[in-house]
Amino acid sequence: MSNLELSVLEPDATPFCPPLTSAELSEQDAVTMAAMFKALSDPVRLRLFSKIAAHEDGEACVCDIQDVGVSQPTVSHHLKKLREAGLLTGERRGTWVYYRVEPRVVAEMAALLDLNCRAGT
Amino acid sequence: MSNLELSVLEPDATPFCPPLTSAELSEQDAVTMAAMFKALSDPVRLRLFSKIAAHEDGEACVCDIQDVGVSQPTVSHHLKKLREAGLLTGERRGTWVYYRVEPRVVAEMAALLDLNCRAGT
DNA sequence: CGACTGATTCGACAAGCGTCGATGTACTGG
DNA sequence: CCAGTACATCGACGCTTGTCGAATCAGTCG
Repeated sequence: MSNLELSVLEPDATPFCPPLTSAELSEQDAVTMAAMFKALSDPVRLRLFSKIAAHEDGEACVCDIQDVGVSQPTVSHHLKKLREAGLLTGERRGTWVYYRVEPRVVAEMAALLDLNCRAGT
Repeated sequence: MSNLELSVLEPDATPFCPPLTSAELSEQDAVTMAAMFKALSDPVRLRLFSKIAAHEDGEACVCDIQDVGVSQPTVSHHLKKLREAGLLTGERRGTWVYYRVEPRVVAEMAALLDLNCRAGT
């Protein structure tokens, strides 16, 4: 699989409590974050993403999730988009390719949307 | 202002702990949620949204935030998109129009992305 | 090797989207 | 009533994106 995806974060960047209510995004951050949201901005992609996240063991092969009403090349196209946005990782095992969600990037998006930031208290 | 926006939620729908890791989205839910993500999928819109959320008192008039590198009509266009997605509300007060974020809808998106759902153990 | 299945890539096309300048609407103040 | 400011709408343009069928790549099993 491609090894030139969007490396949104350092491997072990600490999740930050994000700006939305505290400070406005920089132009660069806006570009980065917008790309992530864009990945989930299509119903078919969102369903694929959901199917993978909800699948047992947190992973699914393409054949498990390709029943979303579009052709198989289109499914592949959308999975590629999700991969490029950093939301999914794919791994080939024998005949099948298994996808799983990248929790760090998803957490990043969730954190940005956490309007009342402070979780405890 | 328009009173025919996307009514994404019942007025007092209880925020639910969402599917992503528990169950896959229905086709209809996917369409609804994708529309919200789409609203934030453009860097300019994300910056506008950020500027409003970060502004004092949680509201801002267009003149406060329109310095994002695009023309004034384009700013207006993006604000409309955000309104139609339910993420912003706009209110005219005299000469100016003030926008504020709609916390419920944003919380909905954040909840969907909360992979480990269970917040307090 | 050769046939078969799973998955990605390619090329093409229509629809959607972001952008602009020009124009229109809402409100204020002289 | 008229000039000026704030914001929205309109119409047009080019680029992006979702979709497909066809072709290609990867891996398995006779």
